[in-house]
Amino acid sequence: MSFPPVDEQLVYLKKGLAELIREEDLRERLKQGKSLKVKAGFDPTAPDLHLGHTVLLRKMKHFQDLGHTVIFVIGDMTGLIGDPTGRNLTRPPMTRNEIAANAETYKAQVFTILDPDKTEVRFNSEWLAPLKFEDLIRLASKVTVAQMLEREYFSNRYRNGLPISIHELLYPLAQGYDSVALGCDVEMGGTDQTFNLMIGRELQRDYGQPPQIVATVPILEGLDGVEKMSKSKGNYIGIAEPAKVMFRKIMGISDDLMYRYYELLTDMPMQNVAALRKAVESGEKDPMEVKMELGRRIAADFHGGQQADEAHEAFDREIRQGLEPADTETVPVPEGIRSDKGLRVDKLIAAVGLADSNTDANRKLKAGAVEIDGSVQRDLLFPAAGRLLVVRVGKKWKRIQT
RNA sequence: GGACAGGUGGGUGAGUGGUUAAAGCCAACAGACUGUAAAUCUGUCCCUCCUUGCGAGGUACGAAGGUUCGAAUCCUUCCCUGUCCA
Repeated sequence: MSFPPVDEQLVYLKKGLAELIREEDLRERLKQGKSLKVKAGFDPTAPDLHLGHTVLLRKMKHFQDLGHTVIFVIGDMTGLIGDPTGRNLTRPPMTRNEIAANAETYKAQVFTILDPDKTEVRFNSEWLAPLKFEDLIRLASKVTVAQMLEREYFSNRYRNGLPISIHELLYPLAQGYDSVALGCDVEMGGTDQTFNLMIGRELQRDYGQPPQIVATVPILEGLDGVEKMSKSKGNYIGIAEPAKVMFRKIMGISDDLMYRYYELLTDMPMQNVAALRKAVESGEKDPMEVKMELGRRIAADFHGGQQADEAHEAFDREIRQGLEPADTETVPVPEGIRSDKGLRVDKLIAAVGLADSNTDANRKLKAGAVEIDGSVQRDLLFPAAGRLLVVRVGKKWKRIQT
């Protein structure tokens, strides 16, 4: 297999990287003209990949484009620990069944971006599970407590009197050992992973291997524009979500954030992104149009152009014009809602999923958030009409067959 | 093992016997505004029931008991966390 010239490869790979440790090492490694082993690890904690992961996956894809091999490590063993990154609290350990189920979902989703032929999927239990206690002691002897406490998340927690369990300290070691076991040339991750990735370098040196190159990508801000995108914070767009949902979520981000998304989630060159921003600021372009284009691009990445266009149309219709979605679900009236006086609206919307509970439904009714057939419903009772009712509560719609 | 501090609603964090279903802030939800948003403003933000009312009842402040007319607030035991000592 032949590779493009080293300098060309470097330029391509460096685009959009947050940090590269060290560039010279990578150059050397590329000069050898072999297919590099590029690893990234994923915790099997979230059943869905989201756009935050795709920043990294895109970059891994770039290595593949150049002919290198990507090793996608599913941390089924480290998943038992839970990466302490970004957490103030110890994460509850997952069960093996949960991990297995999540890992399958990962495998199914990751190939929407990565090239399956150039990807190895490995589970780190493969080499971590056989380790004996003796091996663990040896491994743990390589790193000192002071080194561990250099890590911001540990030191913060330590300083603030928050608990740190011993097994959490094992996480970086285990991840680093993955690199040893696989003999990685490059390990990738988000910038928040830098510490863990550096431990891999240390360990490889200790085990007589050339230390891996560490390449980090920026952390993607979530939909709120402040915190990092994460499943647990709910500020994410999952790559398995319908085009329509993706589009709508993109439209919900702030104008400011959309340039960042253009930068990290599309292939648009940076100077074009900058030009776009300028055009909006000068009033030349409509920010909404620019944002819709972003939504269309992202939806198209995962669902194709046609679905992206449909998502665009649905947005126009449902949000801009406030019309009923084309795919509103039709449900029959549930039990116990009907009386001779009519339908109990509060119980109805709760039973049908438009409100969290009867109490919540009651509040929404009083707040004037309930609309039936286009007019605000404030009365508790609605005359049973023996026909189809179109009910809206906030942004949720249901058709109810009475 | 000992001493001390602490465990409050999705998150933070007040509250140390009585208008406390529990302040404030954040998130969330609804409404207004708007170019999608953001921002801003208003309201809501445990559950059930109905006669939908500034309604009635039931749960709730780590767990279980106890004291009291009355406890998140006091006592006991237990569980958990941190700090220091050993």
